[in-house]
Amino acid sequence: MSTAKIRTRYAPSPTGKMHVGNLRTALYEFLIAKHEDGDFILRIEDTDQERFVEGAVDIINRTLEKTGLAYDEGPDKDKGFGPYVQSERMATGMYLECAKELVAKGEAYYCFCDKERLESLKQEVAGKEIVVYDKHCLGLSKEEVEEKLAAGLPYVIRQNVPREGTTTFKDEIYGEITVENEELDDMILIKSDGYPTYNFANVIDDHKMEITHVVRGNEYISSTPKYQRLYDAFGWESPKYIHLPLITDENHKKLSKRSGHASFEDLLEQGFVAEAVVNYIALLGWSPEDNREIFSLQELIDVFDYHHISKSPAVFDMVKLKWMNGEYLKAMEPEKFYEMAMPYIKEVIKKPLDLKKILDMVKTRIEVFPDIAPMVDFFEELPEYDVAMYTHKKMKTNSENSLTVLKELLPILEAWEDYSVDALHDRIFAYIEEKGIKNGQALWPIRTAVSGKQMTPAGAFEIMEVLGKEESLARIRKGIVMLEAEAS
RNA sequence: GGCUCCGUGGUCAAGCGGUUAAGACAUCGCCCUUUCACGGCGGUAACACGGGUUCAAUUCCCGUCGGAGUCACCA
Repeated sequence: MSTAKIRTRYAPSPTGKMHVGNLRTALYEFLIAKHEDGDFILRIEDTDQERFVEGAVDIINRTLEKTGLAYDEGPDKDKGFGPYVQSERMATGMYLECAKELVAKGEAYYCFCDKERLESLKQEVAGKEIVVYDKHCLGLSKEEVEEKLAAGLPYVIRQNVPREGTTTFKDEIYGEITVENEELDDMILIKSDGYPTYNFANVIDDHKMEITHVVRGNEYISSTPKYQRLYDAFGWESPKYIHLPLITDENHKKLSKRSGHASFEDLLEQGFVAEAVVNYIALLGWSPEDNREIFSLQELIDVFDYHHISKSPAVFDMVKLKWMNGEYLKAMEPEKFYEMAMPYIKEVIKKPLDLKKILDMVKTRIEVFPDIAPMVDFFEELPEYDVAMYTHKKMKTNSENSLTVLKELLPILEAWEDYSVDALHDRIFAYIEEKGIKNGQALWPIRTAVSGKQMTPAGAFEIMEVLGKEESLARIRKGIVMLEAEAS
């Protein structure tokens, strides 16, 4: 038993985007399996035809691929446990067969109640509508059931939970959880359209696919006793349950697609890199033994121990994600960075400037790619700026001495041909020394004139090198004009 | 509302009966720097509350309060 290979599964329903909560579940399932050299399986739970969204399966596949969560078995990788899509499994009649087995055992029963009757069972508690089925059809005799079935009446099959006693299951994180059977509703196993509900298919498939560790969000904890009863009814050994603490928004509410919380692909669009997102969510609900925070996927596999998963919910913090993304950007190979950042810089810079040089300036200063544009737009065109920017207390500059410096430097720079950083540095520092002024008194006005910005991703020389002689001089002249206008 | 779970700084999160209660993000300050950033250094900031148990509770038990999840022919 202890030597049995771990098998986990990611079982999403293709109903739209994949938010970070779903992704984190997939990640942990992957890590739990891979840490012990087990198998990670993808199973598509498309039993709800109404909510099925075209293209959602593609999103799942793309996301798994971009994050590196490669599955060992899945719809296109049958290792003998297929099919891996529930609608295809349903076609084999297996779910109905299993349900009938339970009916025969008295653990389930046919129910013919219509919508109206169910509606009448509704009650409102604390502003919420809740329905508890009253076992009405459990009282039907075998003959009555046969009769209705023969008449072709629509039916569902419900689980039969006794009103007495308790049900207990053990979760690897939360420990033993016991509930009164009275609290358990007779949930529907087979829907009137013949499809199994998630609740049923899930148990059947996990068993048939020999899943050893069922990993899922903590919102399933309250229905797990019902699943446990199903395993018991079939006489199957239940898997280990690992319920994961919820990931919440800043208001401590569960993340959901419906309220439009960021999906993985949304985050990529916002300029995050996949590795950073994976790294960040790995740390939401789990922590390593040491204080390390930056992990590659392989490193996570190596150190991930699910016993360190925490019980309390975690707030998804965009600010920290951004910080982490920045760390990934700083550490990124230059070539890869150029490739990924290029589209963002091209949005604001159309002139034939040395974009790579500009990207180098920006690489260690941004957290997400969209930070680039506002930082470098001045290269494209000198922005309108206030002369007051020439006045800087700490640099000991004001419009008067700035004007002097710029006017003195202009002819020097006009005569200067080499606009490389080093050459510019040497020439201008020679001027500074000659005049006996502070570095900042010359450099501040130049940087201001040449960028028109309070803050820039690099110093005056770097900016001038990229801009080139002509444009640099034009900007300095413009500065002189502005300062002269100010003086008069 | 019933049931279930959770409760260490603003956030993530160590801790698992005896600690000056780590670390990270954020925030604040200082240093460095031609600005900003980066980097370095430092500061502010937490065991929800009340009872037990114990020589000793953040740690164990109970209760209170607070928060969340769930109560579909959705997953």
